[in-house]
Amino acid sequence: MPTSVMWFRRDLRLADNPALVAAVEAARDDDADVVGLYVLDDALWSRAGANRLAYLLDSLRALEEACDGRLVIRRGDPHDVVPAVVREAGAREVHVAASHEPYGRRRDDGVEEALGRDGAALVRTGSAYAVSPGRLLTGSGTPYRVFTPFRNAWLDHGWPSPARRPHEIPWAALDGDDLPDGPEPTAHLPRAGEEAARRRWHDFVRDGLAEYDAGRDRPDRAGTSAMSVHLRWGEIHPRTMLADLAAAQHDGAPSDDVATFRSELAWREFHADVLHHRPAARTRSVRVVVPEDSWTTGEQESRWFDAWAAGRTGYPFVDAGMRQLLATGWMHNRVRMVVASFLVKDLHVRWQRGAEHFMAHLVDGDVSQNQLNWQWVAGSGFDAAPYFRIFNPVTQGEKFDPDGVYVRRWVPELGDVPGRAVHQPWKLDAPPADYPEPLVDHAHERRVALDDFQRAKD
DNA sequence: TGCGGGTTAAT
DNA sequence: TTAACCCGC
Repeated sequence: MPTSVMWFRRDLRLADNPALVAAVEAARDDDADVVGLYVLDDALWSRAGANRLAYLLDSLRALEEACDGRLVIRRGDPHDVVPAVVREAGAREVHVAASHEPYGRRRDDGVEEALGRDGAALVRTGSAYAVSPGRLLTGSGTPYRVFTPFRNAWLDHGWPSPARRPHEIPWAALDGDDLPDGPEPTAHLPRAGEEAARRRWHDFVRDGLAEYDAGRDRPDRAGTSAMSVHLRWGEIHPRTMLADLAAAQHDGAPSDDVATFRSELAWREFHADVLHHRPAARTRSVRVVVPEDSWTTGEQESRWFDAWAAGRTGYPFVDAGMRQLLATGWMHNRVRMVVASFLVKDLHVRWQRGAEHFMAHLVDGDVSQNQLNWQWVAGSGFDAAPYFRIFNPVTQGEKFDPDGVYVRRWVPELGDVPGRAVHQPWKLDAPPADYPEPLVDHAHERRVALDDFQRAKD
């Protein structure tokens, strides 16, 4: 008789999580079976773009395999599905496998109530973060609002070492729904699953880590770890990565590069922590920094937004990024900052619209990371970039794509423009006829944005 | 992860 | 004259 349900939520991993492994071991000691459950939430299904869904399905297939083909997949609302599966299995407890969706606490609580009525307990088994969101508080007992003190507390706090995946998990079989046929992806997606995540991570630690500090800002090279998608779908745990970073440093990896990478993981945990304490930040600005009438409206908003989303703003670095997103479901971090700044500060469109577009297309799209990084760029977050820091799409391109390689890769109309001249096609003697003129004048819109910012302070 | 205006120092 | 650097918004 199965007595334990492993409810896999955002974190699909089986290995490395000490609490999850302990729960599996305990079930085995009790001579109990383990039901592995994944609820394919219809709400997610209807909103996500093709590439995102295709990746999720690939990741689920890999998980199914890791569960010896016994993963129970059910479609529907977790509030209904989880209690129903518990009843069928006759389970006493449900382990939420490293869930901890910081913005989903209330939803979990609803499931908890439903489980209580069915005589089963919900047990939080670990977290998808090295330090669970909500755990760290300032000396005065308030949540952290500033990144640097958060990171210091996070480093001081430390985290458990990864555990080893248990052998021979006694999976129980229950009927599940077949995985639906996903939409055809429009992009060449990264390989999904724990094995692929580990391989990518080890390649990066071996070949990329020592260049990380300088290389991560160069979209024309493969300088980032590209681990975001694996972290998002729980195919690797940040604790595993932190342990490997420490080992790499011990083996001689440059400490600056290791520190920078660790700091990026800390940003991820900071954003999850902020959203845990302020779930409203998912849709609302934490601080209002410009007056309500600053935003572009009506037909012009639609036209400008559509040009941005399609990668036809006439600013090559921006357009390259937006087209990379459409083509691959991913965009280089440096370029994400530049395109986001362009939408909010040059086109004066609310960050929420951009965040929604990103969530629909990014295979690594994660609500806490996406919404709060947008708020960081928009200057509306707690520890955000100052509003007057407005990215210049031309100089950013010239600085981080100095030879124009990245632009030419994603904007074929500019394929014949050599070198860095590609960042300002309007200055060419004969600009390519099929590439748009700049949608707006950056210098002008920058002044408009700064005036709006000033008005809010008056 | 900006920019403009100022200072400074090398030429 | 210029570029590197610093400062405040």
